[in-house]
Amino acid sequence: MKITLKDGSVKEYSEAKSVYEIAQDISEGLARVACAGELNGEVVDLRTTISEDAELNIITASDEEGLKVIRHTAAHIMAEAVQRLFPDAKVTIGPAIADGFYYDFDSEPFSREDLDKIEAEMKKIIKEGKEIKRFTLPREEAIAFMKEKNEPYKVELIEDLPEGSVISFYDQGGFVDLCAGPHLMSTKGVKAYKLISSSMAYWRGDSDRARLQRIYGTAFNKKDELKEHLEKLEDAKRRDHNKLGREMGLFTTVDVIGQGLPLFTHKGTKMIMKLQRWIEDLEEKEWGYIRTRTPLMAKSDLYKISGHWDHYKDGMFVLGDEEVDKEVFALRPMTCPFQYFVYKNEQHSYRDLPVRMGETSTLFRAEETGEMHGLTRVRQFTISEGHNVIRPDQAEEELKNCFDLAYFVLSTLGLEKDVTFRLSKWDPANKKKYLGDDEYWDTTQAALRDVLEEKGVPYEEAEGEAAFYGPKIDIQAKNVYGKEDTMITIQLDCAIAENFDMYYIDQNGDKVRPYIIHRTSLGCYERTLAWLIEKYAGKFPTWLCPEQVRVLPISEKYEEYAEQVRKELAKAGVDVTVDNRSEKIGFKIREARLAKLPYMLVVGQQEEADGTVSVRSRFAGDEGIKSLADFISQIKNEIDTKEIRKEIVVEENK
RNA sequence: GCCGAUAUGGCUCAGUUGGUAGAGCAACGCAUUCGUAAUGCGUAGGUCGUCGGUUCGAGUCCGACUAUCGGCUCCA
Repeated sequence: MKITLKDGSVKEYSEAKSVYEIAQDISEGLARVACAGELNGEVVDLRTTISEDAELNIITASDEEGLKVIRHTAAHIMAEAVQRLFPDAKVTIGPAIADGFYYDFDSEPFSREDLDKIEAEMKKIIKEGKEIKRFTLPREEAIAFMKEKNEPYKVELIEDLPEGSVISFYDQGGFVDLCAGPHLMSTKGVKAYKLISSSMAYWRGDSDRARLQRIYGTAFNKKDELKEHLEKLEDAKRRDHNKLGREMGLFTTVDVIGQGLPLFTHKGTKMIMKLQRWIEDLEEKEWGYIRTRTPLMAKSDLYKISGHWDHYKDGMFVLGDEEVDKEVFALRPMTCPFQYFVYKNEQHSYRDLPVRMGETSTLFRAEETGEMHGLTRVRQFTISEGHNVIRPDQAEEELKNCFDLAYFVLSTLGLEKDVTFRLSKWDPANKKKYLGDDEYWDTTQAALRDVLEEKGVPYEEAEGEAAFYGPKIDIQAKNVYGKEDTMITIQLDCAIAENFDMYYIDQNGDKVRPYIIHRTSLGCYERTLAWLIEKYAGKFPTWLCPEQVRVLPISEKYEEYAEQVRKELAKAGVDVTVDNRSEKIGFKIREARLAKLPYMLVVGQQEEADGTVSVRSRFAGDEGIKSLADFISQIKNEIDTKEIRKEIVVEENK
């Protein structure tokens, strides 16, 4: 018989072989290389015997699919362990996910001690080396089977499958789970695993339905891969902006001030100030933006026009009570209508467009108590907001401008490789949520797609992610734990001008509705700062550092010279301090290193005599003795060009 | 909003079966005046997140609230 493999190669055998034997053969006998097989496009057990010509796709442990199989098998083993230890626990679902797997149980909450016990029980099950066998039942029998086992969630899952379908199960020596597969042949195939955490989740993600206990775990092909992954998680914890940002003294929170309301210290403020000044100048001087400054609150009437009062009142901080007070205000959750009224303040000719309005805009959103997180999800934040009012014929070019500006900002910060692009579309199945008709959405979405295509960036399209008034290009980034947030958004809106009666005068003297682009260049400052902390693990590019240089006199005798150096640098616009405590130089260097400062200038007798500084940097270690003038021009250049100097790796004494 | 965990001096943490709080670092003082990742000695600092309860007595037990963390849900 002839076996055609996925890569097109053909193997010939004179006698019947199992999938597993063939896998061993093509992989030169590497045990456990095969996780599952697809025979003529159907998932099969590795024991399946092949006796005639067939197409075979072997899923191996080293590829992504194989890793999923290992993790999914680990999830089943965990489920068995949980039911051995907690017989009342009901199983629900347990898929493989990006970095591991989870399984949801209807059960009492699990403690860390419980997880350790479950992990130990898993070890036993793996040691027992139980065979995992696939079998199928017709739908009705499958339902009866799970009813018999008293697993109501499984029954519900099967009932949701269409009439007449055949349901597959996997049996690992007594423990049977509803599952599409594939799985490993034996429980002993899972060799490197770890239970990470437990938390709550809702049955089918619906908060009105049963509360389940989810256990997260991970599994890898090899032990050292697991070890590497766990070390990565530890490293992620060290970079976590919420921890590192507080440790470095960039921000803090105070219980009596409230959740989601971070306080920035002088260091955090300095960083945000630098970003803000840069963006404002950039937009105004190089990209043709005018600046606005509009109120942080408005009467409820404004939000009634914009539609927010009806749709998003729960998300706003409302000041006053409509039943009692004559005037009711709300803190603004967005800037759009405010800038629209700036536009409407004067009449515009078609020649004036685009009118690009930028504002460093503070917004307030009444996020629910459990939703706040560090600097990435807060109730008050400041965004590099802007609305560009354009003629319809300018849409394509202006969208590209917005994209280019955002991309320039990202690449200046060194973040352009860490993002993914998303075309956020409406949900045609839920048209009530949106303004406009099919044609409107087809046209606007196509316009954004053209921009992404022309810019040549990889992107994915996501339905149901659009704003109610139009589609968006979202630039997404992941935090150290892999959770994704929108950093930058560019939205095309051809609908809202109508609601606010915005117009311009065209060649014929007629009033015409403009289009509006809602956009941000850097996103919101809090979130961007969080991202920078995690990206650079606190070792920011020099221009962004709140303290760029620290002068370290060898002893108090050289304080005067140190002060002179400080003044010269400060005059050149460098953020510089002097450490004139009566400590030894080694101690001062250690502290400056731990504070992640880019530059230290050691000054003593020799430097004072020659008018020089001994430069030590995060980037190159000891950079040697330089004249003060040389160092100033070097660092000024680095700051002005926003250079991101490469770090050297130095062992840090902890 | 929901589930779970946590909350001790500026920071990191210890505090046995309830008997009125300890350490290291930091701060401050004194000495030292030092050449590239921790100089020595000393001093001060907390009523244990907040409020209430149980008890002769609570950091330690119970309850409520607040905040932080991990998730869920949500994210105009």
